[in-house]
Amino acid sequence: MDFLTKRSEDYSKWYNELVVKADLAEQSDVRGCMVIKPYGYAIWEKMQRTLDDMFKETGVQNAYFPLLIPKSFLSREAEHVEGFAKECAVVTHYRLKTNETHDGVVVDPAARLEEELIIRPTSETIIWNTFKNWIHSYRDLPLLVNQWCNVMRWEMRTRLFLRTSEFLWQEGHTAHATREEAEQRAQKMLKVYAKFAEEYMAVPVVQGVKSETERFAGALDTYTIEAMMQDGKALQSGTSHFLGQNFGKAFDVQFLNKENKPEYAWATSWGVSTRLMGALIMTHSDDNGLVLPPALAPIQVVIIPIGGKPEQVAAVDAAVAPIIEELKQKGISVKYDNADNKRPGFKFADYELKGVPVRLVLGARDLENGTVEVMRRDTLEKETRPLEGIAEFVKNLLDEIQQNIFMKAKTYRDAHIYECDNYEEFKERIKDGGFFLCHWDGTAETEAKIKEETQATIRCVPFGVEQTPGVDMVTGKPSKARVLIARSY
RNA sequence: CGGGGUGUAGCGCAGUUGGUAGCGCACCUGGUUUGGGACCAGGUGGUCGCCCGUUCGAGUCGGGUCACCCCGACCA
Repeated sequence: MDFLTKRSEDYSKWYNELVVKADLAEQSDVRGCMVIKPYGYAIWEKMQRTLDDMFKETGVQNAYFPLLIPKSFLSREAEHVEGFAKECAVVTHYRLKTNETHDGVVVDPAARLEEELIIRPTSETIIWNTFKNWIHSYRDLPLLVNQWCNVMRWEMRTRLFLRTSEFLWQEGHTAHATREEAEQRAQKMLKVYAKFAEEYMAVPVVQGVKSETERFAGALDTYTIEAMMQDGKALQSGTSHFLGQNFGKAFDVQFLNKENKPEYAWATSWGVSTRLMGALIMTHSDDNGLVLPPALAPIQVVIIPIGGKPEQVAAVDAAVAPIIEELKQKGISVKYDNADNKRPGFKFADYELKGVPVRLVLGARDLENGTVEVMRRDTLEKETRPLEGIAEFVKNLLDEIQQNIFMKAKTYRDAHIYECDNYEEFKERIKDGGFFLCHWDGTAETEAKIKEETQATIRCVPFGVEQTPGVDMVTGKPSKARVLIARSY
């Protein structure tokens, strides 16, 4: 077992402490909710902007829909309501009043709502209720909208970023004239997510399709990207659903086709959430703290001066000014930290904890020699370079770090993906984590048995894996394909 | 909702057979420091989760209650 999996018993605690110490987020006093701190939010903002641009390149536009959903909307699609009913927060009243002892407030029983409102757990229902008014002709299609918002799901147990009662996300909702077009859109958005995860977050993902039991409530197909965390568990990092005509029919969204015949619209929805922050942290971090991919780091380069006397710092101030300017011109975000209330050693440790990819250090020694010390966060390697041409060197180094942490994560993940055909062996090995490619007979019974006996679930039927028929490792019945099985968050 | 645990300063904790509140970190002031998480000196900060009881006296004992955390069921 390697050192990261060895830590798995304390992984949860380690993760939680890291999130707090690195200044990303903290538990709110409000049950199950999270406060995202400015540094954490800065990373999320960069994710948002990048994803938003990628969506727009595929023709998607942003919009915004209400937070509150009438209860009756939610129950229009039978499977959908069943999937979410257990975790909905409900607004029942619209007014408070002073209590009898005049030292507090109580809910005014006279202000009961005729129809309760649900705080959105997801917005399919209210959006399709609106789409009904927007869609009349095949010329109105496809309709491609996305919203950035918060949603609430009353979870029993919560963990910072990975599962909180309220979370931030984007949810894309599209309407199409044909089944094929909707299916293609669902798959296209999955590709966008996979590209974002791998190229920006440097998190390798397995793409695939969910089994029937793991599907989104109301979907015909759910596509997913699954990432492996350092303890060998899977994290569902993004999903894209082909919803068929379920919502079109439930909300009576019909359009006239070219033949002047009415048809129900075809739907997709797709989302990623602040859970991606969890994926980012749990994929790259080490014992010194966070390791951020340069593409998403709010601070890409930090410069720290050495020397306590004001004139020493002033000399460094002057020397770094042109370098800062040059780095900025190359589009690199730089922080020059010459604060006098923290010693250099503290700053070194602190910026490592926060995952800043590159650190430059300058002291009197360097000013004399025309050099600078460069440290890269991913490997913690230090080297002294000439000051001349340092901006160009840093730019290349950032690219190299981005590549390196992706390759490191991919190598780690690939080393923990196993094929397994023996259930007894599987039951033993799954305890150490990892992804298992196993034959499955396609029944929900087998799936449930595996889950009950091992806590592992079928994450997806992966794409791009060469499939040969075999026999189910549990029942011995024929199997068409290998599926990805893992314990998950 | 089951099983376990914890509530004492902003955070982390100690508090003996019941005797009136303490340590570390952080914070403030002054000084010396500054190439890997500085040191010295001084200082600010608490109706011990809440209620009731036992007692001359409760952080400590008893009963109740609330909150939070961990392990399950649920889940992006």
